[in-house]
Parts: sequence; structure tokens; C-alpha cells
Amino acid sequence: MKDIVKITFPDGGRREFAAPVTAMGIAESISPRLASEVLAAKVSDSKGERVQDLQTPITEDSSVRLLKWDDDEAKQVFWHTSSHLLAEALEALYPGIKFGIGPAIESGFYYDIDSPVPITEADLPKIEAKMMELAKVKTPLTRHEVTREEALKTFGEKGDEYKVELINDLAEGSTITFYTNGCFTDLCRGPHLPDTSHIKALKLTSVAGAYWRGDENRKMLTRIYGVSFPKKSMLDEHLAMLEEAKKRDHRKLGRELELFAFSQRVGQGLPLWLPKGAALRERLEGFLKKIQKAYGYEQVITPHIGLKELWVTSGHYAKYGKDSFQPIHTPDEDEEFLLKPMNCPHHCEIYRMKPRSYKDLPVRLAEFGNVYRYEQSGELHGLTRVRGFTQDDAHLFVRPDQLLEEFEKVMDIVLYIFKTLKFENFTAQISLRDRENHEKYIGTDENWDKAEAAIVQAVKNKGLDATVEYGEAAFYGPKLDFMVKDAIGRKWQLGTIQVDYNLPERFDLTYTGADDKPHRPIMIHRAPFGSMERFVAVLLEHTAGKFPLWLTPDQAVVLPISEKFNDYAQKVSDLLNNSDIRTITDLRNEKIGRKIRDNELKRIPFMLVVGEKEQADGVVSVRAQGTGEGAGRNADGGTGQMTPKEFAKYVTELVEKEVEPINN
RNA sequence: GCCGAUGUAGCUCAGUUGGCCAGAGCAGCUGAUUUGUAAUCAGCUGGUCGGGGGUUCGAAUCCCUCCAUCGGCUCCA
Repeated sequence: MKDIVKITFPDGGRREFAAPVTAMGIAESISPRLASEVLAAKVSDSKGERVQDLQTPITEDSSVRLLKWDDDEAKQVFWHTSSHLLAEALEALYPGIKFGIGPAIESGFYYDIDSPVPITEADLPKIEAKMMELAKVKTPLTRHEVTREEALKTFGEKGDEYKVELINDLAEGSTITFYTNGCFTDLCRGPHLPDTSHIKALKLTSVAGAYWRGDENRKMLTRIYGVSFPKKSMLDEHLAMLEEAKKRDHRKLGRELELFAFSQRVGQGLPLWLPKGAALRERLEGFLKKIQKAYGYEQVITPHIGLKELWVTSGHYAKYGKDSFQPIHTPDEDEEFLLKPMNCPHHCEIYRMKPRSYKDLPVRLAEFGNVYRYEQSGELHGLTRVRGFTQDDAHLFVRPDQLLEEFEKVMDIVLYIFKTLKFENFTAQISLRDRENHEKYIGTDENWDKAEAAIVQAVKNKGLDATVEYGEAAFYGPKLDFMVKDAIGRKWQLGTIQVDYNLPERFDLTYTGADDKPHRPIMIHRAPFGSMERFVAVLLEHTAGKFPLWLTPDQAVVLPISEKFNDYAQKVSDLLNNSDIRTITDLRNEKIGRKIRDNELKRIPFMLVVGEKEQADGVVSVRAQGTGEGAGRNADGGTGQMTPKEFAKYVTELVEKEVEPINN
């Protein structure tokens, strides 16, 4: 062992310490304040980079980054320790309780437990109090390595079959570590905070059922969710933020703004688009159609149902038939139709309508197709997860030599849409096959390899930052998905691009090559919005509080909130279209039969999109003037912050700008 | 589908351990008011208390069941 270790800091500075030194020791040597704030350390040495405990000795030359609350990795450590604190409290309160797993999550932590007595939300305050009591004691978390036998013995004697199962599943020869805080000892890889006193504020947010190891055939454990902070004020802020986010919930906004509704009588998960919502949707569809036209897509229209035979051919019947909506029978014997869960088979049939030459490809067929999927009742969620929805679907039939280029062009469309709508915080995910188990996928390994390689290459060429997930691919091909978060941080998949070698095979799609021989095209499925429903939902949550998106230039000059104001609205419209009035103040000074009262103005929400005007260069500009409730209700309804000028600019950009491929 | 919670007027909610014909604010309707940005005044309408069944002299309140919604899990073609 060396006597001296050289430590390199993120700023490039270097210092030497007597070995062994701990990260905490390093922090203390810099400043007491730092020592009190540091939560964990990121250490990089000959064994690689890792986040570790502050007390772990550093015995060789290393790069060290001291992690404080602002680092996401420190938050993860903080919340992981909080879950151990939760477990300690539970063990004290509920003797005989058994534990599953208790990790940190993106925003907080949870612990899965199997309790002898049921735990409900009513019990949470009691548990919180116990946790705070234990946290104040400043219990250290101590780490020790144990052998497999010791580990099994410990949890075997305790009767905790879940931990025993976890230990048995650990790879042979791997180091097994325990962490102990107070009377609670857990199988855990760490790292952890030095002690629990850093946890100054916490809230247990909910209890929920969760299957052991995520398997619905196994026992359902109770999951307790919570979140914790190093300062009380941070917890208050966090809770206030959640309250704010609730106001942007698309389900609330959809009702208040009369965009969409659900009816028990129609059925769950079947959205009804109201006039204003339909207007918004049409605007978005028009926007995409225009882009697609520029990219050489052709619109098609296909029916909502198809013969069972169609789905047998596509393979969907074998895969999903029994879990889907039941077939529709006609008076004709043995005739069965299925609601379409996707549009691809219909589009394949369109491709087959005539012989295709290699010169015809790529063929790009687009459709706003209504599809129906029997989602489990508990999974339905507002507009983001429904049973009947509209995909902004298209299928590209391409030659192998065109695959990469076409894939990249589809990426351009998706990125263009996100950019235009100011979706900045999206993430991209490449979904590939499960590395071990290839059985659940249809198609040959060779084709899969080619398709996966093409996606990875396209993402690389576009310089897109994407994560790779194994086992997340669709059963018929790998895909690239784009996810955006909703108001409270739940991730939703929007755009998707999927490569498919399978359907062309099943439908025996061909084109004649330059060699005068038949060849198999490759199919690309893509939906940049994903579905109109989910996209509108996320768009609403993103834009609420900023501007009145649902008001479109050609929809009306004024949208009255009730019939009562139609008359005024019309007069205002006429006046604005035939005069130089540009501002609300101008308007107030005008006579419209009689002077418009403020109360009336206020009741005409988000009014005065003045109309479209075609300029000399052919660009249509939108003149707009915002007022009414939207301007004053940001504290409550969360609508109407953008100034009229900004709004006009926004709408113009959105709907009228020439579509160009973007480069990035 | 599973675990837990919820369901009272268009919306947000109040209804104490079961007890008078079920309440409020906002919205709506009628009338008055003509006023420079969080809400002008008065009056009125509106609910088989999610549906069904049961217990009881009596149920919005207790029990059963179905439906829907919310938070998760699983699933997401």
C-alpha cells in the first residue's frame, strides 16, 4: 500500500494525502462547510469510476468529485439512504415485517414490504414521525462485507424470503455487502450517506401495490413511496411545485377549456373530442400533413376494421388475438372482423395493389388512422392512455440501400416538430431485442441485426443523444422512441420510428429490381406525434400557462365563452377586421353599439386573433390580440401568459413556415 | 387484471356517531346596473347523493355487488 495518494479534483487541481484517506477527510481538509454539505463522492481510479461512501478509504491515486445535493447522483444516494430509514422505521413499528427492495427513483424513493398487518395511507403520518425521530438520532450507516453463507443465514433466520431470493440470484463470487442503520440491516450495494441526520424533511407520498420482482404471477407487496430533503424549505417547495403541476394536468385543462371529454355511457378510454379540441387537432394534423407533403408522403384512408384473415397474415392475431377486443361477426357465417389495433396491414395491402419497381421506392403512405386497443382498465389515463385513438401513422416501403437515409429523414421530421413546438426536454431511446431471449420476437436474427445496426447508425449520424434499452423492442422490430415528460414528471412515449423486416415477408411484398428480379422491401413504421391524443395531452401540459394554444387563426376571430357574448364577439370581429385597432385599449375606446364593458371583455377568453393576412411575399401572418380571462387567470387557470405579439408569432411559425429539413 | 383510495348540482366542495322536505360558492337563467382588468346587485333554475341490491321505523351516511375516476404495479401492437 502506498503512503501517499494523489487526488485530482474536477478543476484539474491536485493534492496529496496520507493514505488511506476518505472522501470525507478530503472535504474536511478543504472547508468545514463543504464537509457538512457533501453527501457522497465520485471516485475514478484504476478500477473505474463509481459513486461511493464518504467513509470508504481511498488507497490509490484517484480523481475525486465531491457530490453535493445539486448533483443528481448525490440525490440518488440521499434517497436511497432515506429508503433504509423508512425500512428502519417500519421494522420498529411493525414487528415481523418482511422487505423486498427499496431503491431511489427519479424523484424520491420507495420500499416494497410484506407486512403482517395492512398498511394504508392513514398510517403514513405515524411512519413519517418515526422516521424523523430516528433521523435525528444521527444513526450512522455502516457497511460490511459478508460471505454468501453469512448473508443467507442472516436473512434465513429472520425469515425474509425475499432477501434470500435476492442473495441466491447474485452472481457467484460477487461481493455481498450489508448496510446497517440502527436495528435495521439490509442487503445493499450502497453507497449511502454517512448518517441519517442529513435527512431533515421528508414526506411519504403514497402506498400502492407492486408485484414482487415486477411479475404479475407473484405476490403483490405493498410499496410505500416517499421523498426527502436536506432542508425543510426544499420539501415545501417540492410540494408547492406538485400543487402547481396539478393545475396544468391535461385532464383538468381539457375539461375547463372544453377540448375533450369522456362519457361512462360511451365507455372508458374512449375520448370525445369537443369542438375546440377538434379545432386544435385539425390544426396539428394540418401542420404535419404539410411537412409530410414536403417529404414526399401520400395520404391514404383505410377502414377501421379488417377481416380476421388480415390479422392472421400479419401475425397480430396469434400474438394479441385473445387479449384484444372480440371479433365483430356479420350475419354471414364464419365472417369475423377485428377492430384495427394498427394500420400497417391495411397499408401493406395498398402496397400490393400493383407491381412496384425499384424506381418507385420509397413508397410513403400516411394516414391519421383510428385504432383500437384493449388496454387493461387500470392502465387507462386521461388522454395519454386510451382504448381508441388516432395515430399520425405512416409506412415507408424502402429498398435496403435507402433504409438509412429514409430513417434519418423521419428523424428530421420528428426533431422538426419538437423544435417547432418547443419540446426541449425530450429524451430518445433505442429499443433493441433482449440480449438473451430471442424467442419472443418474430423474424430472423440476420434481419434483426441489420435493422438494429441501421437505427444505431442513424442516431449516430444525426448526433442524437439516445439511451439504448435491451428487451424493449416491439415483437416485430427494433425502434427509436422519443419521450417527453408530463407536468409531474411522468415520461410518455410520443414519436416512434420502427424498422420492420417482418411484415413485408408475411405479406409477401416485393418490388422488381434493376436486375429484373423480385426483391423484398423494408418497412419503416413511424408516428412523430405518436398519437393525437397523447400528443395533445403532453402539449397541453407543456404549454399551459404560456399561451392559448387552442385558439387558431382561422377558427374564429373571437371565441366567446357563451352564446350571450356572440353578438359582441361578432361586432368586435367586424370592427377589428375593418379598422386599425390593434390593442385592447383601442378597442375600449371604440363604440360597438355601446361601449364594451370590461366584464364582458373578460368573459371573452383569449379573444382577438385578428385574422390572417397574406403579405406580398405570400407568407400569411397572423395578427392577434390577447385579453380576457386568460390574461388575468394565470394564478388559477394557468392560461394566457404569452403576449399577443408572441402568440401571433408563434402561430405563424407553427403553421405557415416553409418546411425545411433541419440539420443537427 | 392486481393493490389502495375516491364518487353529493355543469365546476369546486360542505354534510358531525344513520333522523326534519340534501347545502354553499362559482357557472347558468331573468331583471336591474354601463363601471378601466380577481369577479356589480337582486331573484330564480338546477341533485333518483355513481348504478343495483340489502340491513333499519328511517340510509348521502352501515353492508354486498357492479360501474367509473385517481395513485401505483403489470401491460403497452
